[in-house]
Amino acid sequence: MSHNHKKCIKTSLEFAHKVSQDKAMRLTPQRLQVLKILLDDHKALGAYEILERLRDMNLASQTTPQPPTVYRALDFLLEMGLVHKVESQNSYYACMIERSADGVHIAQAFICESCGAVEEKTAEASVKKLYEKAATFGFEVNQVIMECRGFCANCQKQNEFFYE
Amino acid sequence: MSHNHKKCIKTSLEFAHKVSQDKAMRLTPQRLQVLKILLDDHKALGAYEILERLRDMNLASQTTPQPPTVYRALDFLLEMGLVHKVESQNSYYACMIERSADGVHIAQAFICESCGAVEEKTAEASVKKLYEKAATFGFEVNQVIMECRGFCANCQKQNEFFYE
DNA sequence: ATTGGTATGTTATAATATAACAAAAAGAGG
DNA sequence: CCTCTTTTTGTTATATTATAACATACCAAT
Repeated sequence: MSHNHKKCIKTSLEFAHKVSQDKAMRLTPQRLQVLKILLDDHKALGAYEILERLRDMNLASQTTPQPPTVYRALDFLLEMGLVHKVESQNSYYACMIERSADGVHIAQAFICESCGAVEEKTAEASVKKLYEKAATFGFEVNQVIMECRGFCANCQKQNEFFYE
Repeated sequence: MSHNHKKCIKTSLEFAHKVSQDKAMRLTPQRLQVLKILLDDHKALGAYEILERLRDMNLASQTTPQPPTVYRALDFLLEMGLVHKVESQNSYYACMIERSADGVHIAQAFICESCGAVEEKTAEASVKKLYEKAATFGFEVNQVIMECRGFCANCQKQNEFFYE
């Protein structure tokens, strides 16, 4: 899965700035810092992993970031649709789907249990089905969570010897 | 959603006994107790809620159940496919889908954010699609999580006055 | 400048889950 | 029945994830 990662980060950041302007919400330095940490690779990180990196980045500062700092930034980024949570492992990753500025989409995450990489897809067709199914018993949908755990192509290759 | 709840519990318990015999796994009194707590209503309960109820049920006993007791029972019941976890709220509910003795199916949970009720459906068609999608980029699926959060028909009715 | 909302810093603690090890109980084989 | 092995349970402590509560600082619009 080779892609131009620098460009992909740049695009995401530009999008993030645009969305926050459109929505009149403030993408403050701290929030931006957390987003950048998550953009650094296509992996989901736990809140305390993010905290560690945040601390590493702010050694010069007078203050040491604390858990609420991370959770607040994550709340903001989740709200903006810039980050998604992997509910099945309490971790967070930057949204990489190209999307319009209204922003929030339903993510379908494919999480590699070996390397932690997250491949993200949109799930429009499946979500439509789900809404239809919900309607049959009068259920009003607020949020859809779709996660798929397994092994990415890369890790399968690396572990071929297990099956030889 | 009226149904014969006693019968539904009875069926589930019979099924549980059968499955554990088929798989040569032990549905011990403790595990059964946890299953019964979850069968008591069609709600997802947190591990510590289960613990409380377990304690209430065992006041006479010399020992007071501790968290590992609950988590061990849950691990067993999850493994057997008798219980599912709601990943988006760290809670657990008894599987109510009629199923063959090979047991494990992919659950699609519709969770009411007002009353906590869980409506469970099978998700075969969606899961098939998901596998196909995964195959397109060489992803090997181990586990699928599909959760739908919102309001059940009943709670919508009760809250109609909000919208008047 | 004052004020009202938003964001941050800080401390403490709640809620969820597991590690580690000892003791007891249950099945397997003689 | 007895012994060995495996599985289950009891117990204590602690790890991990997340939030409450309150004080302070910042920012933007009058």
